[in-house]
Order: sequence, then C-alpha cells, then structure tokens
Amino acid sequence: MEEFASVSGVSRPTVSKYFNDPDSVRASTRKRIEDALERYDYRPNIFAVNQNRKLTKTVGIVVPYLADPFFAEIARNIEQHCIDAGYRPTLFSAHGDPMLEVEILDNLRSLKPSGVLLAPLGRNSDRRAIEAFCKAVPTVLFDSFLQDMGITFIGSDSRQFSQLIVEYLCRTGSPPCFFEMKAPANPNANRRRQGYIEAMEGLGHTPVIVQVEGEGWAFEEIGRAGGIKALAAERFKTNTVLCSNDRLAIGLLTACYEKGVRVGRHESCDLRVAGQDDHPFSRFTCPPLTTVAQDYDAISRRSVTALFAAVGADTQTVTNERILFEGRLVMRDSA
Amino acid sequence: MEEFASVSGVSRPTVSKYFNDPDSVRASTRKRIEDALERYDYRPNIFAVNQNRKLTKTVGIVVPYLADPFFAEIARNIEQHCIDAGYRPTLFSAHGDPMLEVEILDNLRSLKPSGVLLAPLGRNSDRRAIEAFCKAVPTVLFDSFLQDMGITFIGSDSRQFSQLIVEYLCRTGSPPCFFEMKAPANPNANRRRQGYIEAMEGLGHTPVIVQVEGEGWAFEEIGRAGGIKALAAERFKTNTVLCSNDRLAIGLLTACYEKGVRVGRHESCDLRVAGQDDHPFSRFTCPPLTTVAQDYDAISRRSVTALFAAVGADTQTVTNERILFEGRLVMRDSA
DNA sequence: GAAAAAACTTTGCGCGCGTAAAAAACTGTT
DNA sequence: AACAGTTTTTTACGCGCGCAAAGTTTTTTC
Repeated sequence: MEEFASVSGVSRPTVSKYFNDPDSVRASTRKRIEDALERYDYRPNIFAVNQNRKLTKTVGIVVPYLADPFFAEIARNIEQHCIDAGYRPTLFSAHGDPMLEVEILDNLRSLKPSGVLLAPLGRNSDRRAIEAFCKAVPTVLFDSFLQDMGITFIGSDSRQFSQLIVEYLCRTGSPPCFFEMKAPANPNANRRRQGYIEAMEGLGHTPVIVQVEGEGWAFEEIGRAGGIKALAAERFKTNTVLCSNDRLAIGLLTACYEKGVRVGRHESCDLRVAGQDDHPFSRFTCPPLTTVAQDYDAISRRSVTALFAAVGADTQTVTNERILFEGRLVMRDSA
Repeated sequence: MEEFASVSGVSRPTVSKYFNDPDSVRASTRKRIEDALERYDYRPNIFAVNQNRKLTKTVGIVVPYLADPFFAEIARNIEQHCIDAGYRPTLFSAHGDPMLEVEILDNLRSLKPSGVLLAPLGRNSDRRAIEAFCKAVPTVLFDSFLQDMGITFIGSDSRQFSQLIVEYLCRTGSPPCFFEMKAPANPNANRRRQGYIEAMEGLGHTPVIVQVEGEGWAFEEIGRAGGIKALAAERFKTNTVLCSNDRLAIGLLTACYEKGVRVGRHESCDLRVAGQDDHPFSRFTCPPLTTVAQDYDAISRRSVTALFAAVGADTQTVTNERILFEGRLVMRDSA
C-alpha cells in the first residue's frame, strides 16, 4: 500500500481511506488512485484489513441443507443482495447435521462477520449454541423460527399457506387429508398442520392426519416409502392429499406411480395431491404439482435489509420481530 | 496468545507451535495446553494467523451452478473430504454467470488458499482468466474439462456413458435418437454426443440428433419447451430418446405428460426416455428415470486427494492428467 | 480576499501472530 | 554423573494495514 500510494501520488492513509469508502476522498484524489489502480492492479491484503477492522464486511449465510434446491435458491438470492450491498457473503450448509451446524457457527465467530443470515436446522438444532451465537453476532433468522433469538425472523406464514390451499382443495373437490412426517425437523411443519386443522374445522370438515416414519432430509424417499405404506393400508380416507411440503409430495407422486394410482385433477384420476413451497422442481413433476409458492425473493430480500438495518444502527436493535410473507396459490395439474 | 500461554504454563511460541501441529510438541506440554484450552476456550485469531502463513489451510470450491442438486451433492462430498483432511473449505457458485466466475476467482486469490477445486462453467468460461488463476493457485479441475489447465482433471468418461446406455437401449428395444441443447454450455455434452454417434455406428444404426434451442442453466424448462416442439414436429424418429443429461430428460418427461405421451418401457407406452448423470431427483420422476450414474463419491474423493497430493509436493507437479470414472447403468421404468 | 471548513500528509503506534536465533532446560543413554 | 540430543524459553523482528493526532494544503463560504 505504501508503494502503491507513492506511484499514485497520494499518501498511504489516503489510499486506506479510499478503500474503506471511495466517496470519502476528494474526486480529484479518487481519480488519481483509480488511474494508478488500472496500471498496477493493487489490492489490499484482506487479512491485514480484517485484523484491524471491527466491521469485517463479510456476512455468513448458513442453511440447513444445501442439496435442497429450495435453500440453494434462497442462498443464491441472498448472496446476490449481499454483494450488491458491498459485502462478501460466505455460504455454509449444515448438511442436516446439528453438530456441523454448531461447528459452522463456531468457525463463523472467528471470521468476525458483520452479520449472519441463519436458517436453523429446526428441532434438532442446539438451541443453546445458537442463542449464544446470536448474542455475539448480529444474526437474522429465516425460514425456521426459534423463540427469542436473533434480531428478526423472516419467513412464510405457514398457517396462511395451509389455509389457502385447504380452501382451494375443498372448493374444487373433496376435503384433503394431511400427509406429513411423524417428527418433522422443521418447525414450520407444525404450523402447517395447525393451519390445516383450523382451516378444515372452519369449513366444517374433520381433519385427517396421515403421518409417516422417517428421519433426516431425504424427504422424497420418506414420502415415497410412507406413501406406499399408506396406500397399501388405505390410510388416505379421501381422494385428496395435502402434503406438508413439496418434497414429500414428489415422493408421494412416485409412490402413486409405482402403485398405479393415477394422480391429477381430472375425472379419470384416482387421487389429487398438493404440496407446499413451490419447490423449483415442482413445475416439472408428472403431473405438475399444485402447491403454495413461497415468496423466495421477498424472504431473501427482506432478510438482507433487516440484517443491514440492524448492523447499521449503533444500538443493538433486537426487535424480536416476526415478518411473515404470504403464499401464493399455484394451480397445476396434480390437484 | 500471550495470556493463554502464561495460564497454561508454557511460552507463546510453544503455543503457536502447538496450533500449527499439536504433535510437534512434547506430550506433556501438549497436555498442559489442552487442559488450559478446556478451561479458557482460547482460539487463535484467524486473520493474524493467515497474514503470516504461506499455507492458508483454506481450500476454495467453485461450482458453476449450485441450485443444480448434482453440484450441491458433489460440493457436499468435497467439503467433507476437505474437513477430514484438516482444511477449511469455502464454497462458491458462479450461478451460471461467467463474469461472476471470474470475480470469484479474483476474490479467491486474495484469500490465498492452499488449493482450489474448480468445476468451470464450460464453454462460457473466460479461459484466459481461468488459465491465469491456475498458474497462480494450485487448482484441480473437475466435471468440466478445459485444455491445458490445472493440475489434474477429474471427471466422468462421457463417451463410455453414452456407449453404455446406447448399447442397453438398442439391446432392449429400438435404437435411440439423441436429445440435447443446440449450444450446450458443458463440454461433456459434446463428448456424449460423440459417444452416442460412435456407439450407434458401431451397432450398425444411423445416429439421429435432435437439438433444441435454449440458453442458460434452466435445463428442465429447456427440455420441456424443446420437447413439446419436437413432439409436435415429430422429430423423434424412433420411440426411444436418449437425453444428453437427466435435467433435460426431466423436462422432456414433463413435455410428454402435457402432450399425453405415455413414457416407459412397458408395452402400453409410446416412448422410452433415458438420461445421463443419475441426478438426485431422477429416482423420483414419473416414471423413474433410466440413466447412467456418475460416480459422485469417486469424483469428489479423487479430486480432493489429487489436490492435496499436489499441494503437499514441493515441486509444482502439473501432471496434466485426465482421470475419468466410468458410469454405472441405472435401470428404472422410463426405458 | 480573508476566514472557516474540509481534505490531505506526516508521523507513529498497535493489531495478533509466525518465525528465526541463541540460550536454557529437559530427556534418555552410557 | 556426565554427555549428547531434543524441546522449550527468551528475545526480537516483521507481516500489511487501521487509526489517531498534529500539521499542511486545498476548497468553500461570505
């Protein structure tokens, strides 16, 4: 930086100032620096910079399972918004493992990020570890809500999701039963079940819940295996099944195919199947999946703005808000 | 570190030595440090450490498109192997954008990683930028081959893929036509086409190529839209279609569903469809997709060992090897 | 055109650690 | 008990930059 400052004709502290904020120096000096920059391609040593700064200009993004295209898509959006805001995002996936989640947060701590966007594993998360982390680092939680943690929570209105699609399914055919995992990792699953029950009762129908065994994040396989069992045992009391999420629904579609059950909303079909999330692949299932779309863009955008608002404020504004976005009904052929 | 050294009863340089390699200190001193470590939970400042080291103990992982579960899966494997080897992996996705790919490599450079595992975008990659990067940082290329770059290339034997499945399809029914994008981004696509042509000619059949329009990484949609057009124009001359990759095949399945074309290997069906890759979702399509499985585990494992072998060696061992793994036929219901 | 404000330069310290060299303490061996 | 070999301590420098204080120059204001 010393050398570069001399060839660009300014002093080192001015160059330092420029890199922290190009607008903080006079236009004429800025030009001199940028001219030199083109000729010499100097860039500050990122480690030396971060050693002395309190604000590291990095943000951590942590998702529970990156092999799930839903999280890949959200992460992609969030990354982009962070870059636009002039930060360096770093992406981590817990791969469904609570131990790894804690380890990631541990490592993240030593990276001294200005903030973190965290979608926790959910039920299996180490609550204490996450709470401690949120106290140490400005953290916005998204997708999966944890009580009293983080600056803000950004997610979807799970109850509204279920109510929206239950209302649609009842209006267009027989009332649905609810297909889910027995012990869902994601807390949204519980709210979706609640929303389903409330919506059904509100419409004067009796809720029917079909729960299937299974652990982990291989939802499609869980939905398939559980679906085959449920079909064999005739546990679907109606010809309409609302799945807790799209990935389960995709598995159920496979089960139906294997068992020769025709899925769709046409008269010739045996079963209607709906999901929730509008997973990137739901448009391409056979039949294409009717579902409730998460507002990917709103969630990612709002998460980032919420984080930077809190980071920018001098006072640690733990608003403890819950910002929920509504779902949008996506009608396709499966229901 | 000064303080921590005193409470653990050793000197600071010894503590420093311990963190670089716990086995480099006497067993008794190691125990004293680790005892203190439990009580005080000290950890070295990662920025200060990296400022002075040449070997940063970080490895970069760059993939072209993380929202593709294939790359998410590979990345997950590679991450794990790096962690097991005591390194800190950092994951990046170019999101299909060549500019972003270059930017990632630029940023990666200033992170001074001990090595990088790079799956290039392919045809759209900025070759010059990648070549320059490979000269500056030990880099192993995988999935997508680029001439004369990197230490080694690890990937699949694309020709063998096509030959394997062409042989199977011909043996079990009518010879396939080949369904692909007109201008595929990934160079493997070209080798797969070649493999298809060779295999067909070897078996005494005339190759038929069906190319569809489309840019970018939304392969399913490209396959669907192209599939609908091809079906309408009756461009599939036989009742068997081999797709260049599974994602195109998934789109084609959707097109077939929309057009009422029954896909499968049973007598009642109109069309057989096969893919290549064994994409994580191919097992769950309707019908489940017959395909050639990439050896995810071998590719990721070998990439990591190749990188660390080169990093460990003092001499820059640019072997310029191409290590190709064979595919495994996965027979499902679609063909 | 002078005063006030803003931008810049000079100087110098410190961040937390890696690392080298020489001295000191420890280890096992005869 | 004396020796050689190994490990640790002491001492000291440097990494590349942020940042603060004081002095200097440039720009803005009336």
